[in-house]
Amino acid sequence: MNFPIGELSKRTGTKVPTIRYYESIGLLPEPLRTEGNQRRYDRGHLDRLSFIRHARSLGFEVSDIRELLAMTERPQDSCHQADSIARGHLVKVERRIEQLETLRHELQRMVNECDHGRICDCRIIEVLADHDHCETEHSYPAHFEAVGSSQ
Amino acid sequence: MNFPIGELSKRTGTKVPTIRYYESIGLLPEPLRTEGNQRRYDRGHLDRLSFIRHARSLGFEVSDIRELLAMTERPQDSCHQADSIARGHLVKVERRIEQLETLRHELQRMVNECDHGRICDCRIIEVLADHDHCETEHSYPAHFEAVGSSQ
DNA sequence: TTTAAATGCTCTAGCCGCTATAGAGTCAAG
DNA sequence: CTTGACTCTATAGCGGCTAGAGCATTTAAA
Repeated sequence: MNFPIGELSKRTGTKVPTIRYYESIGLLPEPLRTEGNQRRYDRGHLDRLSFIRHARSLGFEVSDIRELLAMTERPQDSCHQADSIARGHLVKVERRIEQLETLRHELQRMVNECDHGRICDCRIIEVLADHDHCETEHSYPAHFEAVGSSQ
Repeated sequence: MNFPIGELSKRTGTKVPTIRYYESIGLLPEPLRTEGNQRRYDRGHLDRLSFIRHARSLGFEVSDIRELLAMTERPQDSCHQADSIARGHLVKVERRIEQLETLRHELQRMVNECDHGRICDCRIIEVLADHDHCETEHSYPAHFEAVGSSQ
């Protein structure tokens, strides 16, 4: 019930530098230290880090997680806000999927049309050189971050 | 047929700092300069930048684009390599879609099960706190970068 | 021809969410 | 007491841009 960072790392599947990083950005509270200045964690840290990692693996951004964690500290409040964070994230994931479906479609077309000849006849190069060869827009969307990736 | 960076920016929908960035990483060749040290581009730059932007908008990484551009300089070579870059990218996009479908599924479940009551009863918070509430793994995949996002 | 606006220049730092290294110190088992 | 596994801080790097400061140049109107 009082373990070092390597142990917390193993139990949560989180790399040691990542744990220290979470502490540095205030996501994980500062643990107690030994006389020799080493961190010692308890159950609370383990639970909190599990929460963080799970939320990250579902693609939530750190800012969302920060809010979600703050909510767990006011358990009598309405969960309205948690709901809206989750819904907002779901919408982002759905939009991302749609965008990637479009990309897949264009890529499949490119790859299928390639005759495996020479570069100068290659459909892939040709399509890349001229957007008019595409069926869909897929182009330069406003900032669209990496929804749902992790580690 | 000899235009400044702002013009190239407008014609390709690329921000000025991005153009300079591409030059700095050797993706776009250094253009001629005026006596006052300003860049002046020509058709070749325009075509090359269009190619880059189009490939980026399809989610190709800069390293892929670098190779694809190098190929266009050896037009008699086999397009085998271009094909394999495109196929490899397609596979990444497909894997990414699958992963996001899994996330979507879990997020939908979370959101649907929320009764809009209090935090302490909230299904969203509960699920985040305990991975066992999930149907699927979706967890901590090895590095999975932002396939196909742009700007 | 002067002047002012628009555009350009370089350099540096920041974004996100980590990850990796260097060079030191600490801890627990034998 | 030694060994070896672990931990510490601090700093820099990843990708692919983006933003800003503080100047210089270009262009068009007055």
